[in-house]
Amino acid sequence: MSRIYELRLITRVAQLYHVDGMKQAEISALLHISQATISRLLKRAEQEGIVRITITPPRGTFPDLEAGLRERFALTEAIVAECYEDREETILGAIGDAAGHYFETTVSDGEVIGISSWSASLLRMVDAIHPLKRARAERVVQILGGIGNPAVQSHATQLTTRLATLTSAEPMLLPAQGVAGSAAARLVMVGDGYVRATMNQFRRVTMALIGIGALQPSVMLANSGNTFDSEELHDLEARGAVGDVCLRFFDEKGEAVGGPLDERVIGMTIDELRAVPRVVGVAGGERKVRAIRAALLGRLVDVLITDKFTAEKLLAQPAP
Amino acid sequence: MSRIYELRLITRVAQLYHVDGMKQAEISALLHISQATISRLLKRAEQEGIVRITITPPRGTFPDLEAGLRERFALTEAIVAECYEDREETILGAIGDAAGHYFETTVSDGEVIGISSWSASLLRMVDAIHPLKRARAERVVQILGGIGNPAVQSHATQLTTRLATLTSAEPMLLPAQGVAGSAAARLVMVGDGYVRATMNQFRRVTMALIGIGALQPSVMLANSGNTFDSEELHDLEARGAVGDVCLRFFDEKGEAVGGPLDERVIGMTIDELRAVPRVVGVAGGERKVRAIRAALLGRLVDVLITDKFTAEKLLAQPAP
DNA sequence: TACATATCTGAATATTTATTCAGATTGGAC
DNA sequence: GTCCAATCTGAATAAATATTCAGATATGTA
Repeated sequence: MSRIYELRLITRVAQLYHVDGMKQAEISALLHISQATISRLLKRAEQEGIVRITITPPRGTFPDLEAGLRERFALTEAIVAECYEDREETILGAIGDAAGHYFETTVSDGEVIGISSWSASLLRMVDAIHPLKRARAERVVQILGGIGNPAVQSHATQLTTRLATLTSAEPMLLPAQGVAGSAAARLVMVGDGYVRATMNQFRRVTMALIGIGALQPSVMLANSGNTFDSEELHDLEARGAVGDVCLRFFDEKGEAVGGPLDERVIGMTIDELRAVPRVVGVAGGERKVRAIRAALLGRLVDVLITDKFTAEKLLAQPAP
Repeated sequence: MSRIYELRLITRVAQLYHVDGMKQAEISALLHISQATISRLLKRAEQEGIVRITITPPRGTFPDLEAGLRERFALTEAIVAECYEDREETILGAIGDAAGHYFETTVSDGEVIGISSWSASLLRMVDAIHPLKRARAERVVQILGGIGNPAVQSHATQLTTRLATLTSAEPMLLPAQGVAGSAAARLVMVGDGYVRATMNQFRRVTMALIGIGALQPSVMLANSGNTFDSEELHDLEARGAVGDVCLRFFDEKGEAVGGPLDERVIGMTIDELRAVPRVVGVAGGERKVRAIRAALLGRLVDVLITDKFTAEKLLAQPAP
């Protein structure tokens, strides 16, 4: 009989709580109703639809795209950055800044950070990070060999050392090529004490920062010399490769294609990467969409940081 | 530089909290941000207008009228009941039910309840109260003499005894007329042991339930014989009286008019009423609007229970 | 009617959230 | 550059809120 009175009471309590900002205990005293009941009435207020909470995303944020990415690809987190034109250079700036902010606000004390080399996105990210936030990482581990053409070499090494400086962490470089000339040459390099020491840290990495590469190497990577001849690329393509992380190639489904090249790469393997608690992929751009989608399908990353154009493209194709 | 990233983060946190129903500690773990910061971000979300809370009053509730009454007349609480037609009988039913529900849900253990007699509203209220809620009042005190014409007598006494039964409280009746024939007659009655015992409880009353009367007596009151002749009524009118509570008359501003009649009434005085922590007035109807407004202006009640027609009329006239 | 089951309450308490605090950092003012 | 006030952070903790519990009461069922 008293449903309408109850609804009135719920409405009144909701107003006092949400609009007037009163504490439940104050409302309890004012209305002569126990605090427990006030709490229950407030819960009812939401169930009855008397109180509704609306979230208005600010311009330049894309919760729907992010939710779409998280759901479609089972991501822990997706960050979609605003971006004014669909050009590679513009996108790099956008996702670099976004990744920098993500890193700053979510790195915890004592983390062991793994960072790939030869990634323009990561380079932009590190540029965007402010010097010294209060969080101090334990160490920054380079997870892909960084030696190459001296003209672009500095990029690879600086990525690790600058990030280490910014986080007051110990840098652990991987003084070796990304791709050795042969499996035998790789074994020689891996025999080096510094290289071994760094590689021994791989399993301690708590957060890995990686780019995602298309099969066609980026300009930077091509310039570095850590690349493959057209025969090798054709071989990879023939075996279904569509992209790579840390020069480990995977197919349309994100599954490793393996092959002889794997024996020449000095860096984290895909299995080692999967063992890292938080893998953050930073990538965007028309050229890379196919590779990124594959990496997501293969669950190679937990967190994706990208731009709105790439996000739309990743979601445009119906779920497999 | 990072305002947009912060807004994105705030939006994300707000979604996880308000939409997905996650705890701050869970969000903290998911996003690698401390719980303290999550709490601060949620506060910012409201300040920034990203999260908005809307209250939709159900049909048949009148938060605006209630707020208007509370503000205009400095009431602790106002309850406006839905009512389908502006007729006295219909209104009585509406406010009686509403008052019954109010009483049931807000009476606490151990209260001393004062209740006036000769009020049709209170009669309806008591009829609406369900037998025995778990709250048990200590006692129910009749605060206005209830003896009169035997034909309607039962109403007055039953009001007290029924309410006492419903609340498992001890009834304390006031076995005297509401209006004695003379000041001397009143003194005789007040000398009675029972009468004194009950009147001694007046200052212990924690909640008083009262009707509000227009100058022109109601049918029930007129029938009871506890009333005045036209000469007395004219005298009251001449002195500005517009209504009464417990047969204590007040003017347009709610101030007591006093006079010889006061010496003949057996019941709580206005000063005694003002000393009661919670005075609940139950009244409505065209005929009484002027009296109710005056009682409110005089701060004679803390809580008003009325109907939507009366509420609108009380608010229609601009604030004094 | 009697019984079992589902609901309801307030007090006590567990859980969750907001704030205080101390330590750093930032951004001016000079 | 150097200093100072303002701001920011996470850990600890105070405060607020939700839930458990026990006791009663409604409600449905035989």
